[in-house]
Formats: sequence, C-alpha cells, structure tokens
Amino acid sequence: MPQVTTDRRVRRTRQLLRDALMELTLERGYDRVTVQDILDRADVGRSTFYAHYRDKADLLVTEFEALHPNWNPRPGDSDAASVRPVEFLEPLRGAFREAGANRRQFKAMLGKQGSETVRRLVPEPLSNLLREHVRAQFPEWQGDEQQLAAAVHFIVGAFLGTLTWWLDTDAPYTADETFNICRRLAVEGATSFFGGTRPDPIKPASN
Amino acid sequence: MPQVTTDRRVRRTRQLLRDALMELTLERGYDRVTVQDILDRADVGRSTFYAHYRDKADLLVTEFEALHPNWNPRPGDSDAASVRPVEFLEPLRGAFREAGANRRQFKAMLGKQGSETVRRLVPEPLSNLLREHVRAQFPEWQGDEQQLAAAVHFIVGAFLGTLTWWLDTDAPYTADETFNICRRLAVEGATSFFGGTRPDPIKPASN
DNA sequence: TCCGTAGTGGACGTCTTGTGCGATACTCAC
DNA sequence: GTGAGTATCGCACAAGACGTCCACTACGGA
Repeated sequence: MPQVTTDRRVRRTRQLLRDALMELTLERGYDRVTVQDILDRADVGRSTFYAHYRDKADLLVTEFEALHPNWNPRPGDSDAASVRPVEFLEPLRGAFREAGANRRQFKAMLGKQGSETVRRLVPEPLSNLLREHVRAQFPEWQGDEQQLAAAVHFIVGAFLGTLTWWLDTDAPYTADETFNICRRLAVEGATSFFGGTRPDPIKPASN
Repeated sequence: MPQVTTDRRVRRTRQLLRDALMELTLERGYDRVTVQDILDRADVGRSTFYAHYRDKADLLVTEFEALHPNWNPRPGDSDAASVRPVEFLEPLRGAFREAGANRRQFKAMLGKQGSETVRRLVPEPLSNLLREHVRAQFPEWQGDEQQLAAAVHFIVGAFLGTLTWWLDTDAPYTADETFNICRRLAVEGATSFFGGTRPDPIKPASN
C-alpha cells in the first residue's frame, strides 16, 4: 500500500522553488532565470528539482495552476451570474480581483517580466468562460461562431491588455477600479454587438 | 571615403536568414528554432550569422523593424486622420491592413508560434500612436493620464487579441472585416468614455 | 584584372540542461 | 523511541547550444 501522505518536506521544497522563481522573475525577467539560479536561491538540490518538475516551465505552469485553478473566479457564481444582465463580464471582474489579491504573483507571471508560457495559458480558458456567459446572456444572438469568437477574443484581449498594464505600472487604482474602467469601455459595444442592435453580418450569411 | 555600397551578397544573406527563421518559426514555433537550424536552412555559415546579428532575437527584431518601421500605417496619414471623427481607430486599421498583406510574416511573429520578443515590441508604439490620436480627437477630454493610459491599453489589447486570434485561426474574414468587428465593439465604449456623448460617426470635424 | 570585403568552415571554451546514483537526513507510523 | 521508507543531497556526466576566433576562399565592384 503506497504511502499517500504528502511529506512536509515536499511542500516545503515546492514552495521554496516557487518563491525563488517568482522572486527571480521579478528581479530579472523569467527568461533570464536559469534553473541553477532557482536552485541556488531556493537552496535545493538539482536532482530534487527534476524529481518534482520536468523543467522550468513545468514548475511555473504547475504552480500557477495550483494557485489559480482555471482562473475561474468565485466558483459556483457562474450559474447565477449568467442570467443577470451585463453579468457576462463578471468572470473578468473575478480575474481582476484575484490578480489584485496576489499582485506580486500575477505581476511575475503576466507582467512584462513574466513568461510567455503562462501568458499563453490564460486567454483560452478565459475566452471559453466568457463565451459561455455571452451565450447565456444573449440567447437570441444570431451571429455565427466566428463572430462570437472574434468578439470574445476582443474582450479578453482588452481586459488582459489592461490587466497587464495595471500590473506593470504603479497606477493608483485598485483592481476593482481598473476593472470598472474596462467595463465602461466594453459594455456598450459588446451589448449592442450581441443583443442591442441586430447585427448586420459582415458577410452575407450563408445560412 | 568608405565604401557604402551594400554588397548584393549582404542583402542576399540577410534575406536567406530572415526567410529561414520565418519558415522554421511557422513550422515548429520560434523558441524551438535553434541558430543552427537557421544556418542549415539558409545554408549560411555560422560566423556569417554572428557578423550580422547578435543573436536569434536580434535577427528577428532587426528584420521586423526593417519590414514594418514603427508599425505606423500609411505614413503621412496620421496628421489628416487625427482630426476626422472616429478616426482615432484608424492607426489600428492600418495595422490590420499591413498584417493582412503579410499574413504569413505576421503569423510567424505575432501568432501563437511566434516570439515573445516581437510581441513585446508591438504594444508600446501602437499605444503611443493611439494615445495621440485620442488626444487629438477628444481635446475636451478631462480625465487624467492614468485613465487615458488604461483606456488606450484596453483598446490596443483588444485589437491585438483579435488580430492574433485572426492570424492563428482560419477565420473566413479579411483583415478589413476583422477590423470592422473590432471597430464596432470599440467605438461606442471609447467615444462615450472619452467624449461623454457619442459623436455622430459621419459628422465631419467641427474644429 | 585586382583589391577589398563578405562569407566559409571548423575548432574551441562556456554555459545550461537533464539524468544517474550512492549516501544522508528527515518523517511518519507504529 | 525506533525503524522503514523516501525526500533530498551532492556530484559527476553527456549532450547540445551559444558565441568567438582565425585562417582561408570567393565574389563583385571599380
């Protein structure tokens, strides 16, 4: 019977490595951080590292996902949120809140210093989440999948652009305030795009 | 007097290297391309490469900037555009056009396969450009710099998000059509954000 | 044609990565 | 406590990529 207890040592080691990576990333940027640097900073043996993670990117991704599973804000809320008006943007508010609560961490991962690896991970789940909320809120929406995808990527890009800007500068805003700016900028266009005015298709609809 | 003539050989070599990098990037992604790969593909000597560029990133950046200086669309247009209503989004249309005209190239650089290096280069100039256009079009705008910066990053993020989505998928849209989707999504929110009331998009500039 | 510059090719030192393995130190269960 | 089980250490190693150097070749413009 295999021992299931996670050794205290394991958690300690993983935390040391995670913290070291975050610090070093903030200091000199993710791609200028070498595995050896992490080991030195965390004071962890080489073999230990590779016993836990496949490589540097694996460490980053694993720990990111552990800390923010799916980046799905306030779990359980999505069902309720999807029927409230304008609430299709709520998942993004959650994302901002989470980023505000762990600003250093998020700055290390999504900021300019951060890693392509994580930045590539974020848009997809966020887009999917948003897409479902849009579908729920605008059931009468007649546009095709492509238009939906385009719009969703527009919105996610906008929010992520603003979020990373906010993380990288010392803007005197809270995460919520920044989100509200985004919301002001997005709501009108999106609602009129999805539901307000009947969208005249860019291309003549084939069916 | 030093010889200024750029040897035909030089241009040839640089083009070979540039093309090789682009092809390989599209094939296997920028970070999976090694300098040696580029040399093999381009059939160029190792020392020659380092005589031209500091490293792989230098090749990419240099050639990108050579091909698209400042990403400033339709040069000379900016002055005229800055006084026309709603035209503050025009620079972005230019960006889309350019991307449409060199789709393979842009896909290699901005797409998922592309390089963080270039992707990091794009938002800044684009944001600055957009900021000036916003200032020109909404002179009565009273918000502070931070709000302006936030909004500008919002818009740029949105357009870049959509652009990269468009580059990475086989969406049945032209660059112009995709831009128009973005515009529909952005115009209302931005104009009401900057100007308070939504200006008639057709009305000529009053100043 | 001839000189100068661009390109060649290969060797070299260095850095980083990821693996392997015996020895040590620590935990948890009992 | 004590012992069994493992997490960690420390170090060595091969592979591969990077960037530099240098003597040599070949091309191309005047």
